[in-house]
Amino acid sequence: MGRSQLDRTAGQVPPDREGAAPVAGPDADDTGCTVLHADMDAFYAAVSLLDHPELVGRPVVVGGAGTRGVVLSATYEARALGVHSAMPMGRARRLAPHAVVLPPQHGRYAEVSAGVMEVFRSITPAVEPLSLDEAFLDVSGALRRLGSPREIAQQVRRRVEDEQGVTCSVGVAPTKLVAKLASSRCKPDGLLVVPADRVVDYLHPLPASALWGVGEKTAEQLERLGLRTIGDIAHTPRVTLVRALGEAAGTHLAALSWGRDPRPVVPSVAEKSVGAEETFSSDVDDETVVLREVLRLSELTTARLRASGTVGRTVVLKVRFADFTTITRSRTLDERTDVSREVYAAARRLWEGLRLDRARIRLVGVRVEGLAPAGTAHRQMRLDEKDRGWREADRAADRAAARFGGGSITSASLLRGGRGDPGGRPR
DNA sequence: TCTGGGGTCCTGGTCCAA
DNA sequence: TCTGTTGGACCAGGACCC
Repeated sequence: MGRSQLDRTAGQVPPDREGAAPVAGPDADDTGCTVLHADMDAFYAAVSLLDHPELVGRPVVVGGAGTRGVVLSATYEARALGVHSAMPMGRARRLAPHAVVLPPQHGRYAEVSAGVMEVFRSITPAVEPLSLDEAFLDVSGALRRLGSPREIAQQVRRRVEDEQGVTCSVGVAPTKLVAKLASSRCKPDGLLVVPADRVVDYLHPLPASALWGVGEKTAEQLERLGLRTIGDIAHTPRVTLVRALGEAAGTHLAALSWGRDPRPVVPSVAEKSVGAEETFSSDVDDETVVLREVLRLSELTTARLRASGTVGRTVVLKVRFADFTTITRSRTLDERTDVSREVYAAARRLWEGLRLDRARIRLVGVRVEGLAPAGTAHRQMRLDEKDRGWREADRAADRAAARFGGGSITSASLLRGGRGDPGGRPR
């Protein structure tokens, strides 16, 4: 998508994508619209094309190559054929048999994302990343230096494309919710300003599912109440919404439906949990295989805890059975930890507590919650302290991984019957 | 059709102590 | 001593997001 489209859509709603009368035009008043939501267009696919320029213009799908993968991202040429993210790969292949399938390159995405976030931060320090490919920017402190919100949004788009080679769409509005909706409705490669005094006009014709927090289940609930648009929600008593959806969601939606969204742009949000999970390439009923995976995931999770300088207190084991039912079991430890053997021991006890008899397991996961900075979590040394060796072993593994690459040191039990184990080790 | 992986937040139940 | 209430911590599950 080139610069011509950037100019075409700048500051206006593309008429073919907006059913209602446009509430924003080229001369839309952007006074007070200091929240920008920048969303990269088909980010993972776009990054993959940077390394495969010969595929530009062709349908390309990024996703797992295994039998159980889903679509991570697809170019707009593939989307035109009905492919979308989170779709099972098998279905995507049927819809777009001639599409090129590329494996995910997570390291590359992180690299380009870091470059994009740098561009954002050079414009304003108030950048709140939501994921690798989108962020909120509060530009209220940059107006004098860089111009109006719309001019700043144009600079953001131009610089991201020039410096990182990928395009983004930017929503400009007085609040986060509206800015996010605006960016999603001017994709791809667009810019949309929703003036402060037109927010309600803009919101009310949109479907209820456009609201942040309304997914499939909530939309069904609302549908049962006859509520299909944001305007319908706005004209429903709050108590009715609370009765149907619960206190938090009901109150939240009632406010959002009138454009009330006081959440500020927060530059950094501390992580609350860290975890890893893995779907087996085929269902597993061998406890040894499951526990070997639980150990690997415990090591992966604690390595990430140590890398971020945090420790956690609650260990959560997640198990998904062959029929897709999913259960979790958790245990809060006496003290926070980042030691792989402690997390594994807790996860293993949770597994044993399930008392499963050759159940067919599709997925296992290990997560650690209740995080705190490692420095602030005081650790009580016990007389029977046995983990010192494990802690030092973890540190040594971290150093080896940093020097020789991840996985250079791992538990012996992960090597036994490891990669060559038929049906054993997950993908 | 057949459902990944990494997260956050909310709700409701249970237990325990004040 | 017993009973009822309340609130916090913990636990499990569900919905949602990208």
